[in-house]
Amino acid sequence: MEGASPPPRRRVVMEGQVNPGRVVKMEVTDVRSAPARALAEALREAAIAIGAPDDFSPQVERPADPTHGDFASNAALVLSGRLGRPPRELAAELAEHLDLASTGVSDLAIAGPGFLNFSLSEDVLWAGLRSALESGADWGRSSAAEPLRYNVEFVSANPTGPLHVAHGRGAAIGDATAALLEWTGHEVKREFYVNDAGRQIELLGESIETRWLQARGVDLEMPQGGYQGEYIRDIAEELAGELGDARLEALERPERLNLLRARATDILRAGQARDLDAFGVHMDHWFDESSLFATGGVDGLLDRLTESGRAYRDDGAVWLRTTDLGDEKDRVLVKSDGSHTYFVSDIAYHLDKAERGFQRAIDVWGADHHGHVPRMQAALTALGLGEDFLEVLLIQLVTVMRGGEEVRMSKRAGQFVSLRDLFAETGPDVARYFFLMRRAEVPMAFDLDLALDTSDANPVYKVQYAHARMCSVFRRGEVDPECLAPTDADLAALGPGTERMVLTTVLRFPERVRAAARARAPYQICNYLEELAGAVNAWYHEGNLDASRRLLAEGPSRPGRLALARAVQLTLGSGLKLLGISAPERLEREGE
RNA sequence: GCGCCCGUAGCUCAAUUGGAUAGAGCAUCUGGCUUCGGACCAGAAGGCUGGGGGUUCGAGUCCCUCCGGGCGUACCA
Repeated sequence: MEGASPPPRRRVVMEGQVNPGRVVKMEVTDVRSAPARALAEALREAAIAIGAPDDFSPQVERPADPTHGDFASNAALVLSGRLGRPPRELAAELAEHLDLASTGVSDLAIAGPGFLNFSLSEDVLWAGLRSALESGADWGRSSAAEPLRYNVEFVSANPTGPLHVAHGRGAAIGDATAALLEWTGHEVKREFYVNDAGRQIELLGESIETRWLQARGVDLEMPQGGYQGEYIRDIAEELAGELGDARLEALERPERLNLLRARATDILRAGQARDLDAFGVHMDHWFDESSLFATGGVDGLLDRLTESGRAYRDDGAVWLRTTDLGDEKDRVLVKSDGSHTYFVSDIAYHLDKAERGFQRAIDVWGADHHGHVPRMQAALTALGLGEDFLEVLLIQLVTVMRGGEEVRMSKRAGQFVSLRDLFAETGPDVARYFFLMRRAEVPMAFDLDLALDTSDANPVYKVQYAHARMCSVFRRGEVDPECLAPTDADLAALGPGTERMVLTTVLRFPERVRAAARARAPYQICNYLEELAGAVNAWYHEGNLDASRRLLAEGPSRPGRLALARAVQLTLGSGLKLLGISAPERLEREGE
């Protein structure tokens, strides 16, 4: 940001530092990029020249405040402790000894308590922009130093009812986390674990049967813990119609329950699959818990645990010695009635993931399951999986708010708001974005009033509008955005103010994707897109004050501006795609 | 009781993982603008980062402690 920044700045003369003609797919603003690495090495040499120990390796960081430049180093601050001298004095000496030739950095300044701030030369920025344009739809993707095979398991709702809003949050975060890993060079499969065994499923069958009998005049109570939702009656009637009352009545009770349970499960999971599909989430694999029993996975696991002395029988149940692993009490694997707990299936399931060749498993769970995490970790490490094999993302609750009040009831579903009802109102784009824009570990209030607002007070539209504006510019100017080939002279005509801000923001996209992937934090992409959209809107509206600065205005800056607009379009489009949200080329105005 | 998560502007949230004067968006106030899509722009105001202590060049961030909120603490999942 030349001109705007108050700190004194020493101009450093540079010669032949870059070779702009041959740079392809180059990133320049990342702290791992070639300019940053060269800068770190130059800093090290300068530090040693002024008396730093040989093992001193200075860090190059990105300043939080963009007006501080493209890179910063705290070398003088760190050295001050080791050399016992004031940091600003050391910073000045470092600057004297620093050889910036061949680093791609053209300016440095000493600021604050002793930071060294650096600005990239324009040649390097132009090369970065050109590389973004050449990357096209791949802009934002990068390769991994160590590519891994990930299994991301999410939603995994019991097939006992429709998906509700909390599942939606898990679906959006799981799907976007998977995408982040893909975009950073990993191999990813999305998986849904179907708890189609165990007590909850039995209860489902009993609940259906109860509703069926009640509708035929039998005076009967719902079983303890039975499913109360209205959808149970609907399914009971659907099955009665399909199978026939007479046939159901003729069956022995266990057979009848089996039949009702199996058919109801099919209907409910098909409904879940349909909802996820409409929500834009596509699973690679639906894994049935029951298959673990069919293939003997659970029995094999129990044998292994018993032989190794980790499991034992007591009180008619089989227990796992989790106290050896730091748990406060041992946990039951097989109940005294012979049925299995979900704990044992879960262990077998995760071993199965490892056996299928996955190197990492990321599970997205509701935060109310957090107590289960240490036990699972302990059990898996005890069975020989690495401590970093399983990673659990805990998703906090969602409350839907309308007019300042919590929305509780849904006509059909019972005590919760169904995911389908929610995005029937907001559309899947808005619902997904809202679920993604908050950190997973914070309980979120889903503000329906804001979600239904189509102005750019609504962050989804703010980002989508900025994208649509760029598309609109190309349409109006009859410019093919894919055929832009700006020269250095074109780009040098870009202004130092807002345009430089937009440019450096765009160039940081790939590293922001990597940071979000490392943190398993899709919300960081939302923050980034809103930041970029804000900068873009400010840039765009400069044309309202000064017609010569419109994107399409004729003149020497036009090719550079259009190239920048193309990079913005690519970045916003890619970012939205990464989050699973559409990037419309035009948005209808209200009332049109 | 114990464990996990959270506490930042009036509200909803950031702060690039220990950096510089803690930033955005709503809402409020002031002043602009016949439009490449005005669904706009510029500016102002707003803070003891829940309280206290510690670690170091430097803490919203790490450690200890207290306060407040949520969740968990099953032979449920």
